[in-house]
Amino acid sequence: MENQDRREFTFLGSGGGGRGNNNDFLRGGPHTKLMMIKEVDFFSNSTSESARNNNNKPHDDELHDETAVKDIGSSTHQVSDPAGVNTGLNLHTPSSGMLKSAYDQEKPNTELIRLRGELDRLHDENGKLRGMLDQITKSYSELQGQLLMAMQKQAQEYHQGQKVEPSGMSSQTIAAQQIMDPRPLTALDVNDPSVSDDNKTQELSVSLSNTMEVMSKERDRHMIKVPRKQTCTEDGLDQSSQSWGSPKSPKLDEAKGEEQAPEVPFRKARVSVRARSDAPLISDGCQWRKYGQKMAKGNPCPRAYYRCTMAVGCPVRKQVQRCAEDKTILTTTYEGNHNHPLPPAATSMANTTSAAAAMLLSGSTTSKEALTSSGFFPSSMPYVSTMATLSASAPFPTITLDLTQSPSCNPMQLLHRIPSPSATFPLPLHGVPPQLLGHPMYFPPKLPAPQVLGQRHSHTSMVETVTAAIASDPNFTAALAAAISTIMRAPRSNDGSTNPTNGVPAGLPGSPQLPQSCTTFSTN
DNA sequence: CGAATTTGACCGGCGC
DNA sequence: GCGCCGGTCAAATTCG
Repeated sequence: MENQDRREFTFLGSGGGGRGNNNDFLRGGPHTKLMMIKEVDFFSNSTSESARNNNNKPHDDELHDETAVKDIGSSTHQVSDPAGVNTGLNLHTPSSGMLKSAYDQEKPNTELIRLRGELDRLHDENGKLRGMLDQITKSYSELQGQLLMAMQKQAQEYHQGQKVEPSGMSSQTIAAQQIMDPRPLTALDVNDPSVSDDNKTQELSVSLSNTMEVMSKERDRHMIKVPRKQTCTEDGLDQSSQSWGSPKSPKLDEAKGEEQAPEVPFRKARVSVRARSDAPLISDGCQWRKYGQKMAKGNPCPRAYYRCTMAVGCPVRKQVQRCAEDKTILTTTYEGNHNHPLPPAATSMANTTSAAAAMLLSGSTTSKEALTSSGFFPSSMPYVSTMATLSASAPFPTITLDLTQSPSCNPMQLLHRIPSPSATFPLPLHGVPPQLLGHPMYFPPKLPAPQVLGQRHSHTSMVETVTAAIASDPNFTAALAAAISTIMRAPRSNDGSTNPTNGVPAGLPGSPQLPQSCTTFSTN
């Protein structure tokens, strides 16, 4: 209960776990406790007795005890009553005295035998589970390989197709689908449109997370094959990887040692969320532990560093910093992919960042060239410049979702501020295109759960709104992908800015008001 | 007293 | 090579 309370408290944004991640895990909850009780029950009668008084004791204990009595009864050939309850009446039979002593002597033995049998059974079960795990791992590896091949093939085909097909909305849609569709071979089942209840939604988000990891792994493999320094973009990605995966960190070193752990490759893109908040943190449903704070250059406000502590070794980190110009604006930069299931309150933000990061990374590898070399940027560019900021001046790709322009935080107002490039443009919360219902990036927009209070509620609302917008709007994703590709492809000058005259197809609406090399989408 | 935060030190990357 | 800067670590401190 105390643990629960603490968890609840930290969920509201007051910070992460203990000094060590292992402690975080062990502090964790009923699961750990249950396992411990089970072990005690199997190996120690006396402890089992004491554990029985524990309120948290699982019902298994009583069942075991009951069956133990039954076993004893059968092994001593005593007859229990028809209901299967040993009433002790057998003690009054003519040989009751002998039987009683035999009972007393045999009780430990039979108990031991029973426990051994139970142990054997558990061993068998364990073996079966191991086998299943091996099989799943094998399938996973196979799927990864297939996915990689499929993605490469798609990119090639699309590239060829673009040389024939003129630019336009159709190509835009295709390109967007290529960028946005990570699921040719995995997680197909979870995209069933019929999946709609809350539990399924949770599973869905988890599966997306896993899918993303598959993607990231494949991308990483792909990038390994590509000669380094081939493009400035990939160079930049490598840098970002270095900068976030601290070579000093023992944990990350271990992860790297394990044949490029899945989370490492994904730590290449950042997703920033700008929102107005007086609170020091925006509640995003995750548990965070603050591990550092620094004064960043050019900003009087310190930058705080947080690490996700919801699972051991979760690679997700975030930076929180107030805007120098407007201190009511809080910029939260997420990086990495959660390696654990998320609570419902956290899935929206995680999905948003995952989707944005996936788009960044997708654009940087397979589809980038296809998109940028084919006049992909049509008249939708004005729409592009309404939602997010994409920075190429940083050594790593960063996408910023700007939620500060929606003071009322009314989802519909926010959506209405999005200029629609076409009359058929669907409102994300209402008209979800059928093809998106099965899309891995699409999550049925769930309106904010009452998990946060006051201002935080409104920010969660905004987050979910943006998530819904990103997830459900093919035009936005396509346009965003286009913008990302532009930035990625455009060569950088020495000061880190892109050259607008190079690498951007003619006729592309620029971003005249952009600072430096940013293509800007803003919410107003 | 344990958990969470603070903060100075340290490290690597990068530009000059 | 040196200094700056961003990011991380971990001992010290604070908090509940």
